[in-house]
Amino acid sequence: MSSTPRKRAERKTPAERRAEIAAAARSLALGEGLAAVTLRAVAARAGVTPALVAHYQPSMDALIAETFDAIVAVEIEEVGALLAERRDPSERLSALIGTLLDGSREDVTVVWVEAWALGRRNESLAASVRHRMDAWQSVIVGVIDDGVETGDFGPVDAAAAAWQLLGMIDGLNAQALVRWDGAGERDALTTRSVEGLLGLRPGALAPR
Amino acid sequence: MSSTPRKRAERKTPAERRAEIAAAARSLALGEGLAAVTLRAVAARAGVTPALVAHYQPSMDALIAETFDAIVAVEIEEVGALLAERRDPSERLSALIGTLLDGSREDVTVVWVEAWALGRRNESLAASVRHRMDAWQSVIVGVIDDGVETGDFGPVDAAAAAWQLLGMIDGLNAQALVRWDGAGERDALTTRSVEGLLGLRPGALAPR
DNA sequence: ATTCATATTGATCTAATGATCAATAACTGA
DNA sequence: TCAGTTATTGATCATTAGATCAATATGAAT
Repeated sequence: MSSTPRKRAERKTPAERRAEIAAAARSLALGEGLAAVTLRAVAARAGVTPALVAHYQPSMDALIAETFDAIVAVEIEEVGALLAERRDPSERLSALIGTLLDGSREDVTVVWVEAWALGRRNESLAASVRHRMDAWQSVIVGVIDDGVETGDFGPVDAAAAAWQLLGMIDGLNAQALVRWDGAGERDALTTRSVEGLLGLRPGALAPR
Repeated sequence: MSSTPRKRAERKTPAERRAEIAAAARSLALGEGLAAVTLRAVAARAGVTPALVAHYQPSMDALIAETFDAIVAVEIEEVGALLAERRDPSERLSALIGTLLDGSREDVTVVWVEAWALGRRNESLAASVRHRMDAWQSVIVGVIDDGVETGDFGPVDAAAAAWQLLGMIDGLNAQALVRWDGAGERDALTTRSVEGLLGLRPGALAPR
């Protein structure tokens, strides 16, 4: 271990520095997992002293919660944008399933799984997790409700169905984290399952 | 904190002591989570010295992996016994879904979630997780294959469908850990989803 | 009884963690 | 130019973690 000799960090606006520290924490979480977001690791990545990181945060628990929150906020925003491009309910639902299961967000999945675990010992994080799960569920409710109104989907309880779909997707992604093998037909099989869930005839959710 | 004055622990057979330590670790994991399985915590619960725990284990990583393994082995065994009582494929599948989603194994679910997270930093644990996921999948394959042969289920790829069902259930249970609210109709909705997954007509999986 | 193997322990080490605080230095406004 | 505010730091604590090892004591074998 050789520690690079450190110059005194340039003095910056609190807002700027705050943002840099937050960015360092996010980058660490996405690269190494939430458990790697420690006082010293964040400080090193941000190029400042541990004491400075502490100066900007009431506690590490809070920084970890904030980091989770920010990462998931971006995730939701991205998928939301994707959905906004489409009108047809079935297409939107297919797009949702497809993008969430395509494996391109493994780093975020790790963050989710670690948040579920760490949330049991970090109340701030647990609150953020609940909050962002609700946010995700709302997005899905929007898609399902839409289809129910147009009659494309059966007359299901959108709220309950959304929780169901969210749970299914989360589980499949967590599974893929550990056993990428068994994850071959996840998209197609999830589509079939959702057809059952929403009372659609087999094949109704066009895989396009 | 007052530490109870400790007598020297009775000298026991290695096998006996090993078993006691393993039991202490299991009890801790089920009660407080895998992260609570530390050298000192296990020693305290087993009524021995940390050094003795270390004496019986090459490393804590190994003990944690072993603990996870044992807990899940019991889980699989219990559900396996439940399945052995039934013959009809649909009934077996319903029983499987029902028992795994009834919330009576929240302690084991916590262990699973923590194992997914900790497995990223504990290779022994990761191996156990993969191993036990495979075991679970095998159990489910058994149920599905059965139904496919009798013609009760459609001609699906049992292996892939089993992974799918396992992922769905795991996700729903993890979700219930954090948001018990949204978990109202999980059994019924999962049943509908599985009907879609296996190419059954709605209602084919009798909820009895 | 004596010997011997080893279960069990106390003491201790090292490496992380989060946190605190007085001291320093850079910017800002007068 | 000077004073005041505060961003930034080095040093240091208190905890907690896993791990090691010489010393002790207990049971079994001779």
